[in-house]
Formats: sequence, structure tokens, C-alpha cells
Amino acid sequence: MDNQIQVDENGKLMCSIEYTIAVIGGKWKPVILWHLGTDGTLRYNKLKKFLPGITHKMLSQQLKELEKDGIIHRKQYNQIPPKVEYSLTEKGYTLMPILKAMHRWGAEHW
Amino acid sequence: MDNQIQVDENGKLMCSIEYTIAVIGGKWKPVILWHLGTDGTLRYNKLKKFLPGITHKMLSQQLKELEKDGIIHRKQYNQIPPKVEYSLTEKGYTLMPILKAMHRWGAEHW
DNA sequence: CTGCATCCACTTAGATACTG
DNA sequence: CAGTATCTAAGTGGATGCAG
Repeated sequence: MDNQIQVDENGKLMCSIEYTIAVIGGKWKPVILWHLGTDGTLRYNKLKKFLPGITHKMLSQQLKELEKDGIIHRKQYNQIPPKVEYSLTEKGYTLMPILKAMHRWGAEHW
Repeated sequence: MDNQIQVDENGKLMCSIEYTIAVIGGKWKPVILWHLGTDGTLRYNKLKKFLPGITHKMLSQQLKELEKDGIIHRKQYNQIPPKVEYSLTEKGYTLMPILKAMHRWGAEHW
């Protein structure tokens, strides 16, 4: 087994797969990233339309976390009405193989 | 975008990536599957040692769900003391590329 | 050794209302 | 349009004890 022992911000032991889960895990993040990855750049509301059932609060929250982890980029236009665009960072794009694999597996094993 | 519209058991819309998340998502499942995938067959307690911090309750629960979804196989030996072995099913092994990718990404982007 | 049931603290997410 | 704050209901996981 080659998974190295790692430690999270609380000093708890983790293996590297747990780090990945911490970054892209949860109900919404994979789907958010999937859409940003396939569509390129999306405004807040456009993105929201791709996520049936997500609440306003959840979307902001998830986006903020993804931004903090360096996965997505947030570009704000200072205008009225406001306009904000989200896109994947370079680091974010490195996740696409995983997301593609997940998407494909889901389609095949439904 | 080629993600088809799908429906879950409650009639809610899902895209296929959400199904994958539903099956392998959460804090523990990817790590459980990772260990079963790399080590082959593991007894309950041996598996538990690989998951620092997991409680008894959580492990049973996660294993039961994975079994229900056809991802892992449970082999029980009727003896005292009990002995139960877990391993990946064929369907479970099809998840390994995803898990490998997650493991690798985590190691590279820590 | 493996698994289940109960209880309870804690976390999480939804609804709603408000801001620039 | 994009985001924040608060309140609260529901979900989740940990501790513990019991069983085969």
C-alpha cells in the first residue's frame, strides 16, 4: 500500500484520498465543478440553473469553499446590477479526469 | 453537455455524477473501498484498523450500504468467534480507476 | 468478533428576510 | 444580480450497552 500518512489542519491523520474528498466531496461540489468544467465560465445565476434544488445559501457557501481551496476563480464586475463569473482554475482543471470518470461510471452503472 | 437527465428513487432529477456521489460519497466510503481494492479481502476488525477515527457504528453502517449497492461482498463464516470478510464485487472493482485518480490527485495537490 | 439499538449532542441545510 | 444573516427543523454521528 502506497498511501502516505498525512495530517489535516487539526492534526488528525489522513490518507491522501481523504484530502480529495475534503475538497470535492459533498452533494454539490462535484456537480458544480462538472458544469464549470464542461461549460467554461458561468455567471452565478446561470450556474444555479444547472443545480436543481440547490438553495441560494448552499451555492454561495460551496462556491466560497471551492474558491478558498483554489479550485475555482471568482471574477467580479463592479457594476449595477452586479455580475460575477466563476470558472475553474488550473488546479481545478486537474480534477476533471476524476469528474469525468465519476460521470461515466454513473451513467454506466445506474 | 452530455450528462443525461436521470431520476432518483424519490423522483428527483439527478445527473449521473450525482448517482456516483450517492454510492461512493461521504467521509468514509472512498477510503473503505480504497483499502478493500488494494488489499483484496479484509476482516471487519482489520479493515477498522485502516480507518483511524471511525466508530463501530459508522463502519457497520457504511459497509451495509455498500453491500446493498452491490459494491462490496460480505462473506460470513458461521463460527464462534464470528468471522466476516469483506471484498469488492466486480462492480466495486470498476470504481478503482476513480479511487486511484482521487488518491493520486490528493497526493499531488496536498 | 461482529453487529444492532438507543439516546443525545452536534452539525447541517432549508426558509425567509434583508443589503448593496 | 449576487450575497449575507438568522432562525429552526432535520439529519448525522458518537457513546454506550446488549446479543449471538
